[in-house]
Amino acid sequence: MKMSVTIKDVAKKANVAPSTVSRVIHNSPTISEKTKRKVRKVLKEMGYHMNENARNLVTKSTKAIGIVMKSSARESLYNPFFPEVIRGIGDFCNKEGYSLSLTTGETEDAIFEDVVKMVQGRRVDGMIVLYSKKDDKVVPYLIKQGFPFVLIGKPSTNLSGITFIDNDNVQAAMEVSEFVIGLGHKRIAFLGGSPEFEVISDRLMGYQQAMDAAGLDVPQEYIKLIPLNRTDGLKAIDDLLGLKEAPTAFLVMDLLLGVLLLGVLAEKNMKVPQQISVVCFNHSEFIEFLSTPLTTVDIHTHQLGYEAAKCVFDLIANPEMMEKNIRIPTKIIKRESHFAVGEELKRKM
Amino acid sequence: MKMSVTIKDVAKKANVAPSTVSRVIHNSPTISEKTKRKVRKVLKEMGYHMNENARNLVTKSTKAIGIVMKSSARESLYNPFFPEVIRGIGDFCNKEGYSLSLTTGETEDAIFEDVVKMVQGRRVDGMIVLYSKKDDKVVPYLIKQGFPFVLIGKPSTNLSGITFIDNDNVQAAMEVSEFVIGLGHKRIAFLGGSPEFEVISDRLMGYQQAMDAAGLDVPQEYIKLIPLNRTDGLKAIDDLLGLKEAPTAFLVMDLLLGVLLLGVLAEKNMKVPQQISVVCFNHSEFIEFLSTPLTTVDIHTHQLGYEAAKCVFDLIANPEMMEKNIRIPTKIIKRESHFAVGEELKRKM
DNA sequence: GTGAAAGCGCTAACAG
DNA sequence: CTGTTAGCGCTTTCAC
Repeated sequence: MKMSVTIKDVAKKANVAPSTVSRVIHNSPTISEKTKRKVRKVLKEMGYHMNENARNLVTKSTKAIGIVMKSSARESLYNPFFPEVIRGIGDFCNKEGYSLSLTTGETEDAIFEDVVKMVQGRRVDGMIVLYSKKDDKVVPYLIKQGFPFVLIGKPSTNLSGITFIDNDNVQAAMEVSEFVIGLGHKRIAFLGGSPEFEVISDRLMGYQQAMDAAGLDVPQEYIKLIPLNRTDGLKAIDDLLGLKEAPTAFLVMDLLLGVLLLGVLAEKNMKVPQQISVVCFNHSEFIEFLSTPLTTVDIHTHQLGYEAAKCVFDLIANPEMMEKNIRIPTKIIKRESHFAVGEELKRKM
Repeated sequence: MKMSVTIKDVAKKANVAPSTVSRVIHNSPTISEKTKRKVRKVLKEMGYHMNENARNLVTKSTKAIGIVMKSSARESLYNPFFPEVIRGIGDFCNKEGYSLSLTTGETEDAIFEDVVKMVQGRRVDGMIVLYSKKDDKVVPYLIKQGFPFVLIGKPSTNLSGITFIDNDNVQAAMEVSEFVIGLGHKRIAFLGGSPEFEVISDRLMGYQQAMDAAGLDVPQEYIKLIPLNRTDGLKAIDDLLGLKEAPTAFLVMDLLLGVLLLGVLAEKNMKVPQQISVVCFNHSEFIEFLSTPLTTVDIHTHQLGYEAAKCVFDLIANPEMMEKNIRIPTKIIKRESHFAVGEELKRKM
């Protein structure tokens, strides 16, 4: 490992004071163009590069922001949420010359320790917490410390003073329900997700509202709130398809369940969209590889991350800022996994 | 933001010198148990926490390792490689009390700048480079700097002095080919991936070797090296299925192409595994959600990351260490997407 | 055993 | 405009 060039080395070689070098580096207007040129030349010649630690120590800023992953690394392994949201955060941070620091812990306690280390150890200027969860220690801790942070998702407990970024899931579910209703469907099922996640309960609400507004009945059997795995997924799908009044359309909460559903339908020789409509939340480029052109709801994960980063920066710049809540709009990406209910089918319904 | 407690504050309150507090923190054996107890009490009372920047400045170590993502964040968005490998790295780092720092740049140049900042700015003690690519500036730079780093993948140019972790892709492809050959297949296609990636050319080699060893012919039309997208994928698949001597088995390089293939086969009413065998590289839990129980090759991504982290630590501890190359074994996960060629079919072949 | 002092590389008054 | 000085919070000789 090469020994590095310090400001002092440069100062000596350029015959100026270290502070002058520092000023040149920061392009201070109080330095003459002549000295700047001279110093810059030496800077380049010697291959100088800032020691961030030293700078951080004196400026008390780190030019880094922390990302708290909860134990969700596993959860989000399947869908592109995790890399996508980090890309969003990264995009913004990059523009600001900031770097990212990830928690590495797997257990809740380990993660909490990571966060404490980041915060108390002054390793980051702000934090972004991915996902919100009940009975979480991290968020209350950050609040207590008065440390700038932003939550992606919706705070579970109604703690005030939290800036958070999320989608309007009620609205999104309402829109997508209205869309399906507009096609003429009356029997619409809601598939997937555990109601303990705010995301799901919000979407459920939007769905119910749209159905109510359209004067459509929602039998409890149409709502399947299940964990994300093959077994439970298959059971729920079988249950739904086995109903005497089986749904003609499915609102699916997750791409994976969507894939599972398409598989089952194919096996049963039920054509999508000719016989069944499917709309799936959480768009991803992955769906292009499916043989069925699935209609999806894009939650704009990248933008979620980008805006979160932006908010943290605002908070860092102005710690007394009022908390706020930014909603990232969702968008229905219409493809052909649904059908307008034709006269013939309508008669049968 | 609360003002933080320093060693001096603690020293004052405990009536000892700052150096003593430092020694207590590091549990130096030269300090009496009595003072230790006293100081530890104050430490706890005041909620002291180390300022890592200050420590890093003097010790010249950062307790952090950097991860270079190339522009691959996008590439690996689809498959779980990225989160999985980071989990692996994180697992090890966590045990050692290290944190992770990610590059945020999107373009090659931006990423290179990130790396320079990390290295020269002394923000990390070592680096892990995910994926290897031709004409890359990062690896040569790290070598020139003598900075400890490990590559996940196989160096493209034959630069010596690189420690790298990868799978034995030749071996893996050979095994999986032998497996398929063992089932009685004679017409086996190789689908996907660009040959500029070492991964792919290695696998191709293994496949060829196995075919040769079995005395089987490999017509060039059976080998489709294509970029990972829907259009090219569909075309390749159509070409293959359109051959007068169409393959009875497919070795697919990527889960996505596997999904695409299954879709096409389903549309053509060709049953997997009854009529066509499919084996797919890069296992992921995702495949459980597919209706076809796909046989896959597990490349043990998590372990790839874990071992890479381990190697970086070794390198940091002993910078003069000889470079080495660790191969993570692969494993065929057998499910039902293949068939043993029965007498009837054999006669037709 | 413990304290005093120097200094890691940088920035930020304060002089001049 | 530029140099001098004094730290940021910590570790680490070197004394005592």
